[in-house]
Amino acid sequence: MTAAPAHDLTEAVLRPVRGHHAFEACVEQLATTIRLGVYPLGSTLPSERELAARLKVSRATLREAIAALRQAGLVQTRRGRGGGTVVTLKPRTPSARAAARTSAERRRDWLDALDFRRIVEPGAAHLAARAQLSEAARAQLEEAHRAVASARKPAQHRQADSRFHLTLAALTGSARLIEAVTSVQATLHEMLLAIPVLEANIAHSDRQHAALVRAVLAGRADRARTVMEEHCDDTAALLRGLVG
Amino acid sequence: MTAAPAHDLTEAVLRPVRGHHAFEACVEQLATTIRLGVYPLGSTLPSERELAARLKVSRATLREAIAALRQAGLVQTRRGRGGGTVVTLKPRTPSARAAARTSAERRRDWLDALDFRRIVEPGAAHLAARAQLSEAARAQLEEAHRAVASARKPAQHRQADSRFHLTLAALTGSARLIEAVTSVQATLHEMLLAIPVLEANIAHSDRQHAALVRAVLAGRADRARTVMEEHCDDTAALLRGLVG
DNA sequence: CAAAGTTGGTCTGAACTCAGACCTTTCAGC
DNA sequence: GCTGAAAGGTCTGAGTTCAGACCAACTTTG
Repeated sequence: MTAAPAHDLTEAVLRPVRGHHAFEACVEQLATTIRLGVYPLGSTLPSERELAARLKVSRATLREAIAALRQAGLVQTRRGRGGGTVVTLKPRTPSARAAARTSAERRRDWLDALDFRRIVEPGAAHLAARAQLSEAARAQLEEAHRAVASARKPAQHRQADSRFHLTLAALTGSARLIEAVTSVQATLHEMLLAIPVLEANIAHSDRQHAALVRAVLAGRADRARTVMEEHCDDTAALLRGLVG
Repeated sequence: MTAAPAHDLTEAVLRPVRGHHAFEACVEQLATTIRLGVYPLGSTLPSERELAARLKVSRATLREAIAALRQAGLVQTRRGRGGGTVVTLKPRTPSARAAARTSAERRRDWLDALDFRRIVEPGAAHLAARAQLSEAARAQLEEAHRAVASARKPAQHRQADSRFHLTLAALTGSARLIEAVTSVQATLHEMLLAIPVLEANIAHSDRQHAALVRAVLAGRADRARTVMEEHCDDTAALLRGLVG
């Protein structure tokens, strides 16, 4: 009955209606897509016309974004039929870099991503395990797992790991969930580039992936969620010390 | 090692970089904020200059959005000191309306929202229960619960319910989580306007709210999550039948 | 080898968005 | 009553974004 606005809520709810300009958003999304390995080294992006339609952006704007990627060395472009924009970025080898130079706001966002991740990724695992997965879907998950388990170099492992998590989210078929996991993985990727990777961490992570795949394929939803929660917790513990 | 893009992933990941124009996005966000009861009937919105800053939008664009709201009868505007934009929308009484006239795409989005909700809201409950809640925060949650429990008319109950769920999310302090819950609640609100409300449903829902508040305040995270899951499941069962 | 088709490259005019300055109205406080 | 402050109302010029048409390069196919 109060005529006063719900004070603290308004602060939380009235968020920027959109982050940046369309051009910047395109650069960011495409760069993320490439860095997470959705388009691996050597693969060709969709044509400009199709990409523009997918991103709901004019071709002019999209082209500016691609030009920026080209300048940054992530892609190369060839004209003519059979041409297109090809990914040339070699996945960066993770290494200890200036994590100290991150702003306070960035740190808040990083910690926020860890909290959010612990909700959405276990949720995705739970949902995927409950779903009726087609044969193709099951194979896709196993393939993604195989890729991450067999990756040798840290940089490849990093990309394969992102793709594994994205694949799992994609299995749920939920657009919102996929977007949430993508956003979280992008931030995670950023953080992981700033720390040294230990063999032991990777081995541990791989065991969790394997358990996760088993649980999902067996339809054991609660088990899948628990495993993913532990997986998130372990990664988070590693990262929190860094940015804490 | 494959040079082909992760086919099904790209479909899922390359989403529109932003939904609509800034103007439309403002209208939508403000209308949602008002309809969900963050700004109740009779309350005054922040000044145009402040709102524009919050939404990261120019004042010109914001003013267009407000003009649209005014035209739609949601708000009224008075000039001069002490003036401002006041909410005039009386919360709509939920009623059975043309749920049949919804497009296939909209239905997909509705069902998606229900799935996503079952992940993020229980996650929010879990996180809130684990957090060290300040006295103010605890009081805020209890107040929001009291409001929803004591609401008499269905329309008021609907708004209070939204605010309760948003308040819980706000307690976690996670920007991404708050945004997720806001988005989900907005869609839910839309759906609930299309179905008749039963007294029994409301009573049942209120019991779940009470159990939820107890669990959160007691720091019983798993319990809080379970209760919220049941709450989401019950609402979803009600709605799924409708949108088939 | 020529034609057709697909792709990136370029240009244009309209619409949208922005930042900021300035005006007008209204109320609170002296 | 003045006066100042706070709010909405108005205007302008620059920057961004858009849709669409058209050009140029290159490959595939007949």
